[in-house]
Amino acid sequence: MSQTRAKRGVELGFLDGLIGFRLRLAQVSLFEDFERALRPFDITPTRFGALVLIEANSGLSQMQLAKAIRLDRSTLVALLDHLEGKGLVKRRPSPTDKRTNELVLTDEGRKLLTKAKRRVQEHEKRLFGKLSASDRAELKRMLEAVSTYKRL
Amino acid sequence: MSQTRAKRGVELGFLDGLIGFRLRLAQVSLFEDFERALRPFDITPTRFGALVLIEANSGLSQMQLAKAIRLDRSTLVALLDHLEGKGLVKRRPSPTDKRTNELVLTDEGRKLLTKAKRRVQEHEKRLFGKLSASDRAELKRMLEAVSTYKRL
DNA sequence: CTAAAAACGTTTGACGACAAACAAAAGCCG
DNA sequence: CGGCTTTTGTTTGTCGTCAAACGTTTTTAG
Repeated sequence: MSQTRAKRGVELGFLDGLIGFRLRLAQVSLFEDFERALRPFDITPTRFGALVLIEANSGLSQMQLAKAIRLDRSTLVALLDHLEGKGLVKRRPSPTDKRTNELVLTDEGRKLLTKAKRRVQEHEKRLFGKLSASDRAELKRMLEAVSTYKRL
Repeated sequence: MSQTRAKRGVELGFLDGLIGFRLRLAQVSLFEDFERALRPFDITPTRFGALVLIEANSGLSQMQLAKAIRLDRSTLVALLDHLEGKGLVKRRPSPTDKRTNELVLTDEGRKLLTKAKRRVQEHEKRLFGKLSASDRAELKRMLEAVSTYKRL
């Protein structure tokens, strides 16, 4: 019995019925593929999200960005330091509120993001291409429902 | 325009079409709720996964466990140190292969796991309860497809 | 049978994430 | 106004994770 484990594989037991477990496995695969696809750009999923959000909401504050990608604001500090260090993003002190920075993409940031988007598009196709268009829509809808569940 | 951002919310831009982004958000919510529900037991999703797998495959090795939950074997060392320190798991040197340990649950581990399972069941219901049974089956199926995608 | 290669568990180092504490600025309200 | 509270960005500490290097043991090849 025990010696056949290698052949038969490990039993999932209680985990087998849990969607949460499958969700985690899916995300591990997703991250793996994303990382490999975007390695030349030194872009992780989180960094990519930040860049896209800054592009789509030029001038937004760090808090607004943090909330939108569900990241702690303290985490964002190092992330922006990195992107700013690579010349992709700029922190511009807000003229109206001296506490906040306005985040904007540099020209170089925009240029890199354009290329990165193509890679991400391919990446999504690799991971979800097997699913039909309606399946993908369903999946997206359900994931949204999960992340907007009400606490009690 | 910019001053209405707080009201209208942040635009997702390119992120809006990405399933990967939704997947990440869903997992943030999932982890949040799981953590809150299992806090009294000091059990995280990963630890829970390890306990369940050891229960369902008593005597398996660290490598087998690491692969099954897709965790680096080095990560597992500290995790098992923790569980062993709390008296939930035991590392037993394999009699047939002196390189490996056989992982087994202690009586206390089994007892705690029984209680934890109930909490996790409730947690899953909270997160996925809104979805119909067939929706949940679909979701699970699709997530499996994603995590078993072939690297080209 | 023996030398080379691979597997296993561990240690160490790097990195990304959260949480708590802080100073500065803005908002609130008597 | 003028003081208290809240918000914002940052620093520091902790934790979970991966990757690389290492010693021990097993497996494989010649």
